[in-house]
Amino acid sequence: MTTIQEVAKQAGVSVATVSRVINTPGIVTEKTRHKVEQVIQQLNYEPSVLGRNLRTSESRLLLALIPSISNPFYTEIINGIENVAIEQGYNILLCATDSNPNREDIYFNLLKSKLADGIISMDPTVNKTKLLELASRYPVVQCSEYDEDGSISYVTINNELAAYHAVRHLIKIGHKKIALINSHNKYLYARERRRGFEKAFKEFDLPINPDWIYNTDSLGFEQGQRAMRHLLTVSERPTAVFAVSDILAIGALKEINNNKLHVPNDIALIGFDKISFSNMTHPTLTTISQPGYTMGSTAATMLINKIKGKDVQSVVLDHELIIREST
Amino acid sequence: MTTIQEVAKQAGVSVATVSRVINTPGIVTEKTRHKVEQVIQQLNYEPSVLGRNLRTSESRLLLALIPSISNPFYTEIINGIENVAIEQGYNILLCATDSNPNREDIYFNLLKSKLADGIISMDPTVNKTKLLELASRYPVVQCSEYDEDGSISYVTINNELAAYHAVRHLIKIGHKKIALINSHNKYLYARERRRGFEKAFKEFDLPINPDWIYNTDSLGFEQGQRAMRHLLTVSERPTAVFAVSDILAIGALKEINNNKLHVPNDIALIGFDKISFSNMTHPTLTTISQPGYTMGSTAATMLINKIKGKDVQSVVLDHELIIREST
DNA sequence: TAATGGAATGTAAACGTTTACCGAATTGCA
DNA sequence: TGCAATTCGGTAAACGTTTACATTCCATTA
Repeated sequence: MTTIQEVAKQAGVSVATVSRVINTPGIVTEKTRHKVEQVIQQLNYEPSVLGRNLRTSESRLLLALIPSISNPFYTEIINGIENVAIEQGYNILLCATDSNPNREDIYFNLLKSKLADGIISMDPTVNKTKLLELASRYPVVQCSEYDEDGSISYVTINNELAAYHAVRHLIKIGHKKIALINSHNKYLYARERRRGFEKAFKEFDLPINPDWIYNTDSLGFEQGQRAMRHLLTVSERPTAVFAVSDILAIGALKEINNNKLHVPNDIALIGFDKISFSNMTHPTLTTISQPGYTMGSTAATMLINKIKGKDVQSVVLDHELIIREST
Repeated sequence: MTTIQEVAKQAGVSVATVSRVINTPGIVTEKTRHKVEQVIQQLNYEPSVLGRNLRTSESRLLLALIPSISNPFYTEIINGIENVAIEQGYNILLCATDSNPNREDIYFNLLKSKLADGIISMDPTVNKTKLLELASRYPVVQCSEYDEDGSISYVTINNELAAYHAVRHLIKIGHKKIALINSHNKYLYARERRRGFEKAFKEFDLPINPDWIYNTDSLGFEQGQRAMRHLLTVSERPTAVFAVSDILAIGALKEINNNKLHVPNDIALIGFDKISFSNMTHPTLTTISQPGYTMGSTAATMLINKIKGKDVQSVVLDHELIIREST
């Protein structure tokens, strides 16, 4: 490792001058700058990020907290975050908690110990108390899932409205018996989407059969299958299903196929998230598209502003109904 | 931020003692240790990773280089890496290059500037020259894709044998006209899998029709569709298809379905990687399972050993043929 | 020519640790 | 009780930067 001292010595100037050449353009004489730059080239010197970080007490590292790396919903968001981050000279540390509180602690500690400058939480299973505590002392923004009491800024979509649009679409194409495969009600988005579901029923004066509402404890493929298996047994079988995630919907689709029923003729199906696989199924899946890339880039911009001490406003972005073959 | 000085002052000891309490268990008297620990609790002090890193000149950060975060093949590998890393007190920085050389440079620089201790490259599109140069000065291991001339240690599977097993399976269930949807021949694994494909044909004395071999330039769903669209037009239509990735296979499946053909009755289909979605299609996909988790954990162990200056051996792991509904 | 002022550069402290080295305190033993 | 041996703890340097402050240099002006 070449250090700034060696460069300084070699160039016959002080370390301060070398540092200035690197960090403060225009403050150093053309002639000296030239010499210094030449030596830097020659020794191919790179400033030690470690030293710099210690001195400036920032790490230029952003934490992105997701529940699991295998959930494709987050890939677009991450892309958005990453692009903004890199553009602004930050790197991102992708942290999958796998709903393990220990993992969460490890990542929170990175922030506390200044190894990271800020955190974007996208994990619905996050410990809200800890997150609030953290947010009171460090830069934190929430993306997608957020906290109702609103002290942490967030970027999200209007889940209630999105669910309402999904169900309204089903009603408009003639369905009256519509099931909801929801996740656990402890999640805010689950409660909001349920409200949207109910709102659409109310608006069209349709009765809701409680049998049509199924809650799963997670968003996996198997949970979708299980939910659908149940829904196929209820006395008044639904003719359409709204699942709050594409993976759940794909699970449901598999189960419908297994029972020799046809989508959309026997049962129409609509998902949520527009993950890339929703376009690869047969039939392709109608779904609600969240603006993943924009959510990510917005969240990253917000976080960086927060780090720089600016005030930031929470943002609610628009969703979009993507009508495909399954409805 | 509480610093080690404040703790020392509060506890009435020197900073050295505090540091020892934290880092060298058993070297400090029960009594002083107690007092120090108490103060640490009280001020809830956490050592600054920045300071420590500067002093020890290590960052305990590992880079995992993947082509794209949206490729589910890597999720299991990442899990394996992450678990080993955390267990050994390292964190991992997940780096998606998106085949952008600039990104690559940024990540390589993290290593050069000591912000990361080592790198696991899983990106087939990586610049081989740069990687070799990097590996000569820093800890690097390759996972899944590797360099033939062998100066960088790697963990991988036997691609030729795996492809051979896939094709042999198709031959054994009666197929003679088998197509190969391969990626670009510039990738080592593509050449190896092709060799395995040919080996099976040779062993069973079957002729290969060049029309049955289709090369794509990337591993996407659309490429799979396009490949299949082509294969359905060739004069001697194949009755089975071996695709070198599940996503390609899922694309092919979609195209077969679109043409009202049936899998496996009209065309049998086999993929590669056993991504989670290969189990969600209708029909479920026969595929070759790479031991992703083990590959990841092995690679991480190798890298950490390398960082610690130990010698490491390259590893070739076993694959497995997963027979499901598509064959 | 000498004084003045502003620009360019240098000096040294600081960031928060770890650790080699050394001195102080404690223990065990005669 | 006194001494050696051992253990424990303190002092201070080092890691590689950035930056406030001090100094030097040079050009300008009287």
